[in-house]
Amino acid sequence: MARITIEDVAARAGVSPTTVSHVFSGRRPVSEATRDHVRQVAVQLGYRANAVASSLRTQRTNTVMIVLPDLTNPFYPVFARGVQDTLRTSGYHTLIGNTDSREAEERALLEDAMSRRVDGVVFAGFWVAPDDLLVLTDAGVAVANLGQGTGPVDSVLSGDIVAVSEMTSYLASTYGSEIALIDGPENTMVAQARADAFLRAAPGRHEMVSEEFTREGGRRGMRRLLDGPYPPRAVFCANDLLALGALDVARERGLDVPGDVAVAGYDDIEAASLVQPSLTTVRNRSYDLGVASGELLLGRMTGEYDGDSRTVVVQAEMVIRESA
Amino acid sequence: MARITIEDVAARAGVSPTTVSHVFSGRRPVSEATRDHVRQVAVQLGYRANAVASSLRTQRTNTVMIVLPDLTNPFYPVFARGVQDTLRTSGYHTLIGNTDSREAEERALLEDAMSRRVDGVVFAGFWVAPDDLLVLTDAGVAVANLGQGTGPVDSVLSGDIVAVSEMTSYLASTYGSEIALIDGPENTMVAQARADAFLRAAPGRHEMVSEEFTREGGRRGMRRLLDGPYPPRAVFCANDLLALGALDVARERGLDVPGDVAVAGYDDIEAASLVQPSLTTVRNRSYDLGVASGELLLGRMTGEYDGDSRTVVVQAEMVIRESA
DNA sequence: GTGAAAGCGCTAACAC
DNA sequence: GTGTTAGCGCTTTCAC
Repeated sequence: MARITIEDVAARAGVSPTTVSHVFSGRRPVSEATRDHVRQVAVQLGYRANAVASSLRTQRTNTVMIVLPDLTNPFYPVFARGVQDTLRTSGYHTLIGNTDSREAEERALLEDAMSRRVDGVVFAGFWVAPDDLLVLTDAGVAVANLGQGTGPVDSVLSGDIVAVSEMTSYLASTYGSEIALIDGPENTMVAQARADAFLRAAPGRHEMVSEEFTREGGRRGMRRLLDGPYPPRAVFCANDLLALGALDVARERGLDVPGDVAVAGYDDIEAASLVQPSLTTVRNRSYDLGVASGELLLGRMTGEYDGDSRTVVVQAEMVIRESA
Repeated sequence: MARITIEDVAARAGVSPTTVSHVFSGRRPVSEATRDHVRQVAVQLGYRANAVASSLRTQRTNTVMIVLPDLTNPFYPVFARGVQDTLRTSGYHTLIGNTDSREAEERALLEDAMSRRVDGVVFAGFWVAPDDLLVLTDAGVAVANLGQGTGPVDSVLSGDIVAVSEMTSYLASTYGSEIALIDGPENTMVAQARADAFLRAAPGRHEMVSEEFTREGGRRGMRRLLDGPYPPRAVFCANDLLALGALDVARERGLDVPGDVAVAGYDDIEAASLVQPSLTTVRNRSYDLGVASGELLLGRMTGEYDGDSRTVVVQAEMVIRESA
């Protein structure tokens, strides 16, 4: 199990380690003869460059970390693939960490990212503010933040504010003012932003409940609303999983959707078009958001761009289906 | 941006680098006084251990790679979380690589895994045979293979053969012998295994088509079957995405499911219970499969287990819903 | 076109 | 309980 090193290859090929290194890196010309010979010897010996040693020396790991709430929420795998697909071709690998929407986990993962000396971080968190990501950029780590607004680090936005306003106005004009919001976890930046946009588009008094961004959370939220003093005519859910849960409850109580109560979601995950009634929602271009994040990172990591923080908006848009 | 090293901390704290190292690793007693002092200095200086250097020295990266076809297929994120959740607590991080069901990508990722000196690999591939994973174990890398049968490396099985037989028998007894199979990509191990089990449970002549494991693949497959010389009374799809595609085509042609044609899937992804009609399928305990893979790896990586290859079966079971 | 030597930042003998 | 030293396997000056 003694691993073959560059020295072994060099010795066997009758050249210096330097030359072997250059044969593989291509960072300096090597005569065709020696190049072929070295390659051959390397294969023969089963040599595989030790990326760890290389990283220690070059200070680059060719690794990016994606920090996200939960890989199991269908929005994120698609987003992650967007990131991976744009980085893969440049030789980057991706570490994926789940925070389960907890602040401590978000911070722990950022620590890990620093410690592991990743070249970049795509951050999709709920708690850590963009300002806190500056420790990364200060350490020379490229950062792309999936967030709600422009900030001190490169940001990718889905234009929540606009999209939420649009949907809210649509619901209000179609179903009247008795619209409620099932929002994400209290005090998180996303939830805050969506609530603000909601209230701005539908001024007045509205029932609002906060739940985890899960189907189960949607069930709880919907029950709270229906059992509350002001059962709503329409419910806007801050993501599709919440909306699926809301539909579960409507079904279980024999309520017609949208006849008795209308339901709208956010994200347009695949299930949105599959569920019965199909879900009116806001299409979040998750893959493209991932691609944009990857591109932002790539620009920084290659050194191609080195200026102020940039912002890319991949605008989300309404999709009217049956549920509202 | 000059990174703080262990030497900086040692100098500032008036101790040796060794002591600093031991304060953090805990691998040798350090007096409480110095321990606290060192910790304090480290925080003050913003020291973060360089995991790359540590890995080079210890020959452990605390990293595991998960090789899977496509993170976007809902089966895999859940599986991946099973793996991640069982490894995270032991300090492991996970690299996730997509192969897009291509052999070349599978092999490339295995090369990367070797080169990056990951401690373990969870392999969910279609092409690379278990025997080819021995290069990893030979190099001291722990391996868990999500496969169809017992092999030379640790395996996690979902009991396809049994589950497919069961479902096939059910379809045959309910809808007669005109059952067809929409299978996965030709020549892949999964597809082969499922086809074998299918034919064994329903002897005779059956239409079988091979498609990519996607919803679009399901559409193509269903069209081929319906437009073929022997339109089937029931269609068994080798995964749920294929089945969703098959339902799309049935709907688009105005066929009643299961009245005109019955459809069954495999995996029981979330969408299976959401789609209309809800999908009869085989429930693959994806999360538990992930957990089992993680545990297998952990046993090897901690050195707790060092014997012959083991096999864990997380048996899949039928779920009868509306579509068949 | 090629080589010698230093060093990236840790940890683990080995010493005391 | 603590320190000295060597070395993990690369890449990169600097030299020829």
